[in-house]
Amino acid sequence: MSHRPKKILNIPSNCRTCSVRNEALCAPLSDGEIAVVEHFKSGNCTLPAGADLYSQDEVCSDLYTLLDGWVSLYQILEDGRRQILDFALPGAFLGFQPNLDAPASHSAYCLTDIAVCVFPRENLFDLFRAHPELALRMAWITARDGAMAREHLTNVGRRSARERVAHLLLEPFYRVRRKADARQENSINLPLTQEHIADALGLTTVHVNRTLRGLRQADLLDISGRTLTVRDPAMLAEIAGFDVEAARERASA
Amino acid sequence: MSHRPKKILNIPSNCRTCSVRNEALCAPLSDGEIAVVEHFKSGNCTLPAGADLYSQDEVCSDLYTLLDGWVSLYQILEDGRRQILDFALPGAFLGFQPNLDAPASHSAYCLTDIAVCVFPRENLFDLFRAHPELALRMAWITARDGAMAREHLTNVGRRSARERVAHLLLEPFYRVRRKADARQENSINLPLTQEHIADALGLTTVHVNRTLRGLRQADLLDISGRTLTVRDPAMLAEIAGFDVEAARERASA
DNA sequence: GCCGCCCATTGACCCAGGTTAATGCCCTCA
DNA sequence: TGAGGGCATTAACCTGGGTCAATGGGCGGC
Repeated sequence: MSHRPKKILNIPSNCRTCSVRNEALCAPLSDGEIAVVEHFKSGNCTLPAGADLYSQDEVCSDLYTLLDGWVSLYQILEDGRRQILDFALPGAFLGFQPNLDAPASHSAYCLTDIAVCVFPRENLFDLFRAHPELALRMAWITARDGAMAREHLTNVGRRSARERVAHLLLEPFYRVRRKADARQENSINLPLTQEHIADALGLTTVHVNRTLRGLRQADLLDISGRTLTVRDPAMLAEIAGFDVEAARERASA
Repeated sequence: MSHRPKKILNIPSNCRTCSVRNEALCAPLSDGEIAVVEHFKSGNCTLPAGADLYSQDEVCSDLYTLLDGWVSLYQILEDGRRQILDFALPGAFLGFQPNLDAPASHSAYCLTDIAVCVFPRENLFDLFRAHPELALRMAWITARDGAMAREHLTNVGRRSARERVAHLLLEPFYRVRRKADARQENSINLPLTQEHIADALGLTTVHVNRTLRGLRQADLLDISGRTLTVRDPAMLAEIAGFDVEAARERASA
């Protein structure tokens, strides 16, 4: 189902100059303290688009900080129905769950080629015990991700297809815009197929297509190739019930 | 909208003999260490059914451990549509979010009369820093709650009404059965209206009613008054795609 | 013992979104 | 340059669940 060339590449990785230094788990550590993490980590690693970083029902031996690329987190039901839970962007911490010895509750799929920073599962809790700032940061990250999941639940449970699509697309739009220097660009690269959008929203691809057509014809947005262009952010936010301020807040620190 | 008689009652509260001593935030603390928490907490407090413990968009000054009763966590859209995110049972830790100074992302409603143990928001992070076990426990709890939210997302996004209802009802069924001594009982007290069920599942009350009728006529379960009787747990779990083992796992400390 | 409210229940009808199936584009690979 | 696979797009039709509206039961308040 998915190749897993999990080579530890030891890409030149200096934690102090890491591209996600200030948004990942280690953000609260000073340049001095970060040596601890640098010692703890196993190394860096890359995976090609289409691979699974880890899979549901499989005990995974590692945890990851996403350094580059997009990952989708999803659950599969016995009969193959799929629900995408979230899209992870660089800085995300992946694989943490209450019982690290238990099989994963979801899978992680590489939407693009990715690079991750790998932590061994073993002794993670010891690391946290020794460095309360990390445990606290872990709680913070986990709480943020939980809030996102609840936001998605509300989106899927209580909004119409048009509202859902608008909401879903605004999320990465603001997330990547805030990083990119190109703050004024109204286009972002969006490595999602309509099937991904459908599976994240509890819709079918056919209906996502119809809905996108509607939004395009209303001059609200456009998706062509892998590019999302948002033509009317304000109106879309209105439709979606999307809180731009809250999104900004979530992104901070 | 909701009365809030938040009297600190100082109900005789001895942390060592607390009814949720072993499942709440303080579970990892020894009887000796727990004095710290006993000193930190503001006191206990009760609220009547129908009150809001805290509300969306309001900065809340306290955090809570639910000692007794049922609470529903929900979000409201501008036009009044409601999504219930989770039902909290005794032992739950309520009100924690990434930024404690920000307004709450959801509301908490008392389905029954409740009792809570109250913590001041102030200095919570200092407490965690001083007691890494607590921060770790907080991360654990938050991760568990996040996993539940994702489970619900999959339920609402990808299952039919019948499957959703079965799934939703099995959850508290196993949660309260595992506490109650009455392990063999196939009935539990369920303080939910059909409207609550509908709002948790992204359905309407009318359709929940139809669906419950179907399940009753198939001799799978029965709800009468505030009592849920599960007649065929195995078949229901099959329908719902409900993993009894995973639920047991989640419940464990 | 009566009033009113909240909730459950049901029927009749409707529609948002699902299903099926066909077409076509673009890209990769041989 | 042609074959094939993945994805987008559309049309035609169907259905699960929504909407509207009416009925009734249980229960607390007076």
